[in-house]
Amino acid sequence: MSPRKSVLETAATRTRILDLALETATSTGLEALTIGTLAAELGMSKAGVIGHFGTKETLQVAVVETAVERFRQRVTTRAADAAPGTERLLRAHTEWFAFMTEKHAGCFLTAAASEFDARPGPVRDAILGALAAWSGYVRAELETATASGALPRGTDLDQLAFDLTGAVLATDQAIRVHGDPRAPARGLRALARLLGGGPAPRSQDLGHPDVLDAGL
Amino acid sequence: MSPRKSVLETAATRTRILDLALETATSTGLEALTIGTLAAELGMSKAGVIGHFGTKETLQVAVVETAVERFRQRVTTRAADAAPGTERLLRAHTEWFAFMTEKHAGCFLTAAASEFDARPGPVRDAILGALAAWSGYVRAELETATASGALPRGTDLDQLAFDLTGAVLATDQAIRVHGDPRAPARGLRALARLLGGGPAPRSQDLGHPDVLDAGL
DNA sequence: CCTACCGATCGGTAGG
DNA sequence: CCTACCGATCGGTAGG
Repeated sequence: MSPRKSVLETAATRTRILDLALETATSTGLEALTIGTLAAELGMSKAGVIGHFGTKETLQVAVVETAVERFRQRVTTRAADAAPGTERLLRAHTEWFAFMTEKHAGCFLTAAASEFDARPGPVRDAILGALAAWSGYVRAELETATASGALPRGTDLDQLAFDLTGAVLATDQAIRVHGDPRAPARGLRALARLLGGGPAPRSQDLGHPDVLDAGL
Repeated sequence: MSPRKSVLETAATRTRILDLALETATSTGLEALTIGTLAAELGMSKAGVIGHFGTKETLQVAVVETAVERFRQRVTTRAADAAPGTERLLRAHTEWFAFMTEKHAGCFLTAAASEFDARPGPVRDAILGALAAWSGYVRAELETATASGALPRGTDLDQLAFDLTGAVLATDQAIRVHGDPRAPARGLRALARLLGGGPAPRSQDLGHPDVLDAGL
């Protein structure tokens, strides 16, 4: 009774559409997606593309969900076997920065948040939900680190989370806007200063990517 | 011979257009600008609007130039009477954060850089030029601070500039995306730690906006 | 600065 | 998943 092969093919087509849509949206933005362009590049008709989603807005939400799932697989999952607390946070950010660099495209969700901050609706809600989930993840690890003594008692966790975000955003901008290959090393250096406990190291021994290889 | 009043009126109309265009682009983006919407909101025809610029792209460049000029007046100029080095940098960032907060809209140029990073052309060139000018400004003040001993010898100025950018971007995101009124205080706290020389302060005494009022 | 108009493209639908 | 089509809107121009 169930047209099995057809269902599988439909799912595969949907995946093809979302892969291309995410790639396009990563470089040009989520609002710049057009059904017509997607269809042409996929060798499909517009109706064939939009039929999977109904509306462009639903497609955009699906693209955000795809990006979130990919982030989970690439970052959160790989950091799961690191020790909870500062070690896991360093590991997660190391993975994240490598992820940004791979496609030379920075973080899609970060850019999407900037693009949709003044466009209320389900797309923005999905993006903000992803940011909130990440914030919760960071907050939980920071609390673990405080409880275990890896961070000093009385540490202002809101400020620390803010500073970690700053390191991520500076890394993202350096990659996206300036194409700077040293960006991940810079970002990890900032993170190490924030999470390492010691005073800020300020010597010039930057440029060796050992710190990057460690986590990969 | 010269139609003086007409010339003045033309310039005033151009200013009206650019004011509204900058406001619109600040909230929804520089690419989302449309001649038709601008014209309708100004009570003009589309031809009347585009006649001042020729093409939409030229209008976008003019919007960027308007934003740069406004940034200069609001930030750089006001910081000019502070002592060169860390003091001037703190003052400039204090003004900048206040500027971001006034319109509850963050920094237009920061958002525009993110929007146009994958759209080569004169608009992106104008935006990157503005970022480069700011980087040069920061770099010069950091070198002054190093020479005067306000920063330790051997400080990695590239890393420090990167970290300052992180504080700015985190502040901008907190304002734009989350509407967080504590963002400027958080940003200044990060800056004080980076530029103040002392170890990172981590007590929880945040929330009093005195540090903000100082520069205003 | 206007009216009137151009071709192109947008998201989306009808019907199969 | 297709062809064929819809109304709306896009940037821009002609002519005044």
